[in-house]
Amino acid sequence: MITFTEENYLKAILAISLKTEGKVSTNSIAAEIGTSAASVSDMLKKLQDKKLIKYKKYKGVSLSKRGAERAVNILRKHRLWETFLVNNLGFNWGEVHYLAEQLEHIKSTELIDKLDAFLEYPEFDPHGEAIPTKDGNIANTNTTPLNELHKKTKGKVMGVTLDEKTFLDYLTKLNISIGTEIEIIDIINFDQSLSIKINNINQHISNDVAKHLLIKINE
Amino acid sequence: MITFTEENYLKAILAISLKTEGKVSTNSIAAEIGTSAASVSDMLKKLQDKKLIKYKKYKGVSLSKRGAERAVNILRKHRLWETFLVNNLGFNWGEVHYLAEQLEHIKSTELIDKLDAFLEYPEFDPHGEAIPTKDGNIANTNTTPLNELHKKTKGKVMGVTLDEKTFLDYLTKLNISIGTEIEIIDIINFDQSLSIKINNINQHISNDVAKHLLIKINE
DNA sequence: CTTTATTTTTAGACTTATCTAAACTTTTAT
DNA sequence: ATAAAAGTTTAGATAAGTCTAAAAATAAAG
Repeated sequence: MITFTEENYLKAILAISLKTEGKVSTNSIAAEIGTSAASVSDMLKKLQDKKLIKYKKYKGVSLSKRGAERAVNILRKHRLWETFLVNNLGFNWGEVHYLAEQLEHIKSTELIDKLDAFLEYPEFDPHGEAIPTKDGNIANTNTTPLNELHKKTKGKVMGVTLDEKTFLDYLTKLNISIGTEIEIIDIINFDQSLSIKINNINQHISNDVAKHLLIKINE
Repeated sequence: MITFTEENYLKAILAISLKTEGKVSTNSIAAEIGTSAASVSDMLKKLQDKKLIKYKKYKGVSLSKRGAERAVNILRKHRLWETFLVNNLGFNWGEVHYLAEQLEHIKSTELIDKLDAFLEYPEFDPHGEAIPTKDGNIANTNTTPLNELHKKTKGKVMGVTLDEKTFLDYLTKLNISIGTEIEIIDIINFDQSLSIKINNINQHISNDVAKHLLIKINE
């Protein structure tokens, strides 16, 4: 049996692996989970005993095959529940993270498979993140942050990489959501801010906002 | 903060209160939860400190106002989730108890209220049990176990009081579900078994089966 | 109305996950 | 290349929930 807490550690290690290179450090896990490095050290020993991670003292950690399977499965549950909360219960995409953190620990493959079917096998969650399939595949979205694209590029918003309510509220105000078509009109040299066109209306956003918008370039 | 475990104790105390008279005993709670009487004693002290129960050593226990509110709320969550699992995800009514035991501990009134709305404010769960409302009211079903009724009585199945898979499977085979109209044709003196008519077809069931079927008598 | 049986509580121990403080490695910088 | 800084691990404690075994209280029976 794998506990609630162990699942959270695996999830944290996966999350860090996806956004950084190489081995995952004790401190980064502590920061991700919001606990002390000492607690992380203790838990790493336990996870290694259960063969869920590969761990050498002072040298950082990576997920084992079994551990990665578990972590991806938790991610799958998280993102399916988020999809349900937004699509069916009418939550805003900024509100669902905390709830999905609870729901992702419900133990039952049958439940999550039936939820998947009920939602009609969605490929992406409300934030645009790929939902892992039952057998652990994660679709490659092939997206680029908006601030790395050139002038005149046209594309579609596929996801966001920041979950803050103020950010998501601002996007709503700008009429930006998953699927919105965007064209870059101009990039200001001074501060790298962007003039963009949405639904034929010109808008101006900071580089900091653009950084967190994932775009799929139109063919 | 009230823990997962404390919630289970409150739920157990409520469940026993509903099916027996007077104070709830330590042993009955231990049996309901599947733990030792010693553990129950320990927990009762804790619940009293939190003013969730009224407890006098050796004299049994009852829920306080606050405790009853909590317990009813857990019941509400349990039954709403069961309704969702059966109505929307396609589970059989016998399979959902274990899942609902996990889901009932998800902490969020907003979630459960939105689930309630999504389900269109159901009054009864798939087993026919009343779903407490947001403010804690439990509808009175006014039902009688089938084995306590007289010959010639006509009524409708409103619920079952046994959750065993073999029992529920047998009901399916008999074409009995919530809402089924039933007429008592005869009661056999020898073993109190019953001849009943369902959809114009005569069937014969044991007293033990009838005992677990809750009937609302037709006016 | 005592003795026996049952129920309940206490005592002491164990496990899991956490913490702080101290010790130990590794990395960085002069 | 060695001292300081940063990062990591150990040691020892704590709290929650559980257990077994023993003690205490209540209920039942003769």
